[in-house]
Amino acid sequence: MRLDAMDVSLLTLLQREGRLTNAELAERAGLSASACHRRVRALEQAGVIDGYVALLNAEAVGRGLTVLVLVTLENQRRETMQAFETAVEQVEEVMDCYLTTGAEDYLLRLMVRDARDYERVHRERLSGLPGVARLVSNIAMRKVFTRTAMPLSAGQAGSATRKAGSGA
Amino acid sequence: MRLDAMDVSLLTLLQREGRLTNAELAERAGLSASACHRRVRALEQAGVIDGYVALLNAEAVGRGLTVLVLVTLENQRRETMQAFETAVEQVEEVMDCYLTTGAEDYLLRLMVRDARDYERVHRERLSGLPGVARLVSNIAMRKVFTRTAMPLSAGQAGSATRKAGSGA
DNA sequence: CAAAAAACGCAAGAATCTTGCGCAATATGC
DNA sequence: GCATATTGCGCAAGATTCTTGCGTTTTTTG
Repeated sequence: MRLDAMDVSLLTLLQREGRLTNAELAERAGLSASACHRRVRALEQAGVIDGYVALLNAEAVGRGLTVLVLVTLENQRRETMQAFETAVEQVEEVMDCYLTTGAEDYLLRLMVRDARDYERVHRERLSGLPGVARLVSNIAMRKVFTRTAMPLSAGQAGSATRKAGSGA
Repeated sequence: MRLDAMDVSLLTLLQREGRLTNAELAERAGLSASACHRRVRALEQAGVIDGYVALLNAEAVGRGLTVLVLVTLENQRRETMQAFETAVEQVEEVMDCYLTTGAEDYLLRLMVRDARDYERVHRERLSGLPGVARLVSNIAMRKVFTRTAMPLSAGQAGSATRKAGSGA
């Protein structure tokens, strides 16, 4: 889907405030409510907007500590990797998992309560994951910043053409 | 703020579908619309809910490639770190920045179009950041999974007691 | 165990969404 | 270069949803 300047405005606003009312969104973007509504629906149906979520305060829900874990597998056979990936997704403290280039195989981002909680997760969950040869844990001493909003520019297109509609 | 089982239900639902109507949310949680509405507002005002955002399809907006960069500074003087942190936040391709334990100082997560685009960002943006001694780039060959929703359990409390109300 | 506090559901007025319609702007074909 | 098709726009009104006052029920507290 090709995005014009108005789409970029709408997406930029919704990336910051996903619960703007359609009327408010329209006004800020300088568009009528009906046109705005139709554009947003089109962006949702084209899969440009993947969904809407509430972001919680990590401290407030007892997950104030982020830990970044580098994982090295015993080998890189397809079955080994598949088994690891399936198992790691079951660990609810793991927020993201990337297969990476470099010396290690995977990078995980975990959110836990505190160091003591991480010790528990490491012992009860991570160390038992299949195929793991080595785990290197890097504690995030401080979150310098985190974003969910991607900066956009008009004219750029991708390959998404599905008809999804998850969190609308 | 102390969360009971109903709060956990509401937060769990809103973490997945942040744009549920109040009526729908209430029904799924087994609560009247008015009580539901009041609880959500309280969670927002207590800062448990930080805000609501639209999540975009990274491919569709031309940011299909994630790169994880380990940064080592020349030294760890306060001014060096401060200068780096201020500058790195200006680089719009950088989504997260953590100050970490371990051999390196910072971990960055970038979202870019492709390898060619990353080469440009590396050359024009990252290599010029103040205080940087070494950059180790790990390309995410594949996103195994990513989540924004944290699993919750009742009774847990944190330290958030502010009266924020950003993206509501 | 009684009083106080907190939370609930109902219901109605206010706000918002959603769509049909006619018009304007842009794209297409000759 | 111009006629025509296509796309997108704004208006307006019926349908939906939000939001809050109120009386009742449940939970907490002394």
